[in-house]
Amino acid sequence: MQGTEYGDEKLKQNMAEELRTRLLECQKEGRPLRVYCGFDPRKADLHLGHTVPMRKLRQFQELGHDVTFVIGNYTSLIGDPSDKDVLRPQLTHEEVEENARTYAEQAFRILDKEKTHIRFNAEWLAGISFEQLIRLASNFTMQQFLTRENFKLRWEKGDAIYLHETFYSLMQGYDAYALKADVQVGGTDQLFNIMTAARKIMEFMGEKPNIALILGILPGTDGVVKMSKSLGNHIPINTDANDMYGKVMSIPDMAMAQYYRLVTRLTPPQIAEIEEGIKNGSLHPRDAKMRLAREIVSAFYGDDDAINAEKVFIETFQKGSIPDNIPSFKNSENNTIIDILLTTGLAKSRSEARRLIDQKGVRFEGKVIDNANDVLPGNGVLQVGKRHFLRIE
RNA sequence: GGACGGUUACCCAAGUGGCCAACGGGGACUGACUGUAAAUCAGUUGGCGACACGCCUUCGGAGGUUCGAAUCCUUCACCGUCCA
Repeated sequence: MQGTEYGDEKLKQNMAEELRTRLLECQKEGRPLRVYCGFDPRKADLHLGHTVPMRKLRQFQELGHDVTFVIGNYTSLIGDPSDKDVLRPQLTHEEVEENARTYAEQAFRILDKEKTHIRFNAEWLAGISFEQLIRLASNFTMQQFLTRENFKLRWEKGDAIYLHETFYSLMQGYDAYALKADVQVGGTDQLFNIMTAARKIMEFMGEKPNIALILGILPGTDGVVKMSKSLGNHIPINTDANDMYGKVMSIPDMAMAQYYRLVTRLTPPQIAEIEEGIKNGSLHPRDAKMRLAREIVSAFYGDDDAINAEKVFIETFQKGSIPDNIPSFKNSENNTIIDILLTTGLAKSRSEARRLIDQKGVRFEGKVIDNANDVLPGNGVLQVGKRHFLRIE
């Protein structure tokens, strides 16, 4: 139950107890636990936040349990309203299929491909009749939905709450039933979907309700709000080692604890040791974060790349030298600095380029440029802000 | 079907005839400080610019009134709330 977060001690105890019992039952039946987690391919890219439940699944795999990775190609048509206080746009089948394509592939950076079942929930949801829907829906009251925080908020604001948004929970609940799941993994935003919807539907359909394994939510690079691509605070999985390392370093210190718990392989005692070190001053928070970054990068790219990413980071940012791989630009004589910034995309407009120069944000060979209409004296490295470099040739 | 209300820059949101390229907040960007931190502080955030309180394009779409409109009128589109 490490890394779990139920927001209610009693619930956590109940779930832990139920899990123990279920494990024993399974042992008697001579089968592993059926564990699953669903992912909605509403965006094409997975990010670190998605890997939190995946890691949990991986742990189950390593213990010999039966893991299913559900791609919510049908649920994605609605979009989970759980973590949003506004309506999510509906996607088309085509958009969802397109996103789903790369999903599994990215997931296998965490999960063991050989031991993972991949299922698409359209498989069982697409064929549900209206009659079945009526039966499922009759297990729930409007009040149950309206007292959920996110709907309640919208209700009070006088914002629209569409009927179809309530279907999402039913659909997810039906997933659990279709898979005859013993355990369902999800973030705290899934508490309602798992605890209320899935368990109720499973019981209604004559199955044993699945056990909710609720995990903490990984904050984004701002350290506060849930990681999400649409908020721009995400760390994508599909990025290179250097970028990933840098992005982890940019999280605020206060978020380190969550990151250590949710996205590293360190054990609780190891994490406790690090936290104690920071507290008593024997470990510099920066070094703790560097270790965190190394851990995370190595999980995706291996130790060699992680160590290399750290070197690059130290060189570039701590020592302020210029990175190795920077784009180059073939300059011609009559290009002013503004022209260069514009054509290379370092500035979106001439005005923006001027602004950057006015604000002393543009340097050539380390010297601040103060006249926008200057022509560069020769070859060298042009730097915009802290992170953008261009080799002028 | 009836009665209201809304649509403003990346997002939220003020503005109800001229001082509006448009208050404020968020985000983003630049600089200072730093641990590429975070927090904080300062600045910037439509385009073009000989950098001038100049010009051009913006306030859902189209048309109109006016010397002058985001603001008034007509019309179209979309959205919401309430009543039934």
